[in-house]
Amino acid sequence: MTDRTPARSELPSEARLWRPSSRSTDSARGRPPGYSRAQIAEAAIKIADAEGVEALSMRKVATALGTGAMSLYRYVKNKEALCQLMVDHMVGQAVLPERTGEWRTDLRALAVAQRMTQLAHPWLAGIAAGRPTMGPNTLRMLEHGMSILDGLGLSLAEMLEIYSLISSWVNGFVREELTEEAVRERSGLSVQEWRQNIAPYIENLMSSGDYPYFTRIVREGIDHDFDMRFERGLDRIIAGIAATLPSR
Amino acid sequence: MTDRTPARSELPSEARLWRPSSRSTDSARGRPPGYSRAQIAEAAIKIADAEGVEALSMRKVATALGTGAMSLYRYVKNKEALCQLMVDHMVGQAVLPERTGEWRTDLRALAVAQRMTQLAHPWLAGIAAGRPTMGPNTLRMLEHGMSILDGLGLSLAEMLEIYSLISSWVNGFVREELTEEAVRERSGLSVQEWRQNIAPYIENLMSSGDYPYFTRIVREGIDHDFDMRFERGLDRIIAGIAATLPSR
DNA sequence: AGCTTTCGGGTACGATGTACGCAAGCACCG
DNA sequence: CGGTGCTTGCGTACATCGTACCCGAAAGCT
Repeated sequence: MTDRTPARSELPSEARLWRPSSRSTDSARGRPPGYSRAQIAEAAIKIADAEGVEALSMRKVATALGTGAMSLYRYVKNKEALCQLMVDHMVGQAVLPERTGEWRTDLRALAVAQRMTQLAHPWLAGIAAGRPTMGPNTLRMLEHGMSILDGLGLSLAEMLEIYSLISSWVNGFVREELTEEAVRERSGLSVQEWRQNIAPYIENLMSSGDYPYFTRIVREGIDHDFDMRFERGLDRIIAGIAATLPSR
Repeated sequence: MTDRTPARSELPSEARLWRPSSRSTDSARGRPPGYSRAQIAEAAIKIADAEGVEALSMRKVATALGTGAMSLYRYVKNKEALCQLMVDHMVGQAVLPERTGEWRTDLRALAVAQRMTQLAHPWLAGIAAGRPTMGPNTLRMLEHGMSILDGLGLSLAEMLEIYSLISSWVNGFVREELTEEAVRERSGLSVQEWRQNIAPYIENLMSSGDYPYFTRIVREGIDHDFDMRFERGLDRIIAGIAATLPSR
């Protein structure tokens, strides 16, 4: 009859989500969990890789693990939290490139690594948008980036600014890249067929005379070589960073 | 009994979607449509603005128009197409800044305008991702950007590269910005409460010793002034473009 | 052994996107 | 003017989704 306060004060979701164990308390009492959050994240990732994010559902993840849908809710608060788990798990897989000590080289390598991860798992970018995911692995990435920029005479705030300048651009770039790729896959057609399909529409636009640059782009057959565009974009951004660096 | 081919060959979805009229054929026969695609787009946009994208549903848009859910499918193939419509309608609203003739100024203005549009309609970025949306208004934006870069001694391909460099960065930047904002709204707490809420988790990370830069960032109280970061990022990117410009 | 605490997962509900089909409205041909 | 054939309007129906609720099973602790 004593009015005991609850055994543990409620932890905010952030803290709960990233606890090393999935157990809801620290005590070892009660039935032990049958799965780990890493297992769950992996199962979800496998599904997203194979069938796309839009096919990812709690039920599918559960049956992939050989359990019922509702069991997952012992490990994550909701689907949103599952997604955060997936993101951080992914970021954790990323192999951080070795540092050479030359900041340009190292920034390049970091950007390339970030792009590669996102290309290998096209759903990543879409899922990471809209959620902050301050998981341990995401932070590890930040630490790596910051350490590259250390010693260039920048303030901490400036270092952070530059790190996020690069990250933002990589994210934006890859998004464009994936979009281009997605539209072709979604249509289920080959590139050839797809081109053929929209040809009349393009013709129509061009002959309207309202889009002279677009017309030239199409006519001169400028195609999107994303690899090259990425390198050249990186060139420009790094040049910009160098230009605004305090003189040494 | 004659094996007539269908009156009109099936148009690819792109061409159908952007036809000026919503009618499914050019003929004036049959019952005239009761709505316009612009009307539908506006209704959908109003809902997304008021309740967020996740609350956007075909049924809601329909009842906002005073009609049944399935009627919408006479105007758009599916929800995906409705979203494309919304995006292009939005882009069409954007007021393109006047050109001054100084490319740096004009590029800046374009970037600022793009950011403002996305901030005013937070759902825009999320919806535009994953779909190419080559609507008339999107192309108008492209034309504007290209015209700014014309006459700097760049090839068409280079101009396009630079245009998309800026766009990509703006997209990436705004995404980060909106994410930060969204997490606070979603939690339903004030900034103060939210900070308090994750404090123990942050403490925990910092005391682990694994994240020295993160720790300094928190301790020095570096906050994200997005307006300033945007300006400074723009500085760096434009500096980078200038640095790789052919000497004049 | 019994008590306490935790996990497992079935059932059920409300919401969503949309396939299907039929009724209603309008233009044109006879 | 009345039919004919096209078009749009939209109710019904279904599969699928996230997840609230609940209770039985399983595992320490005393």
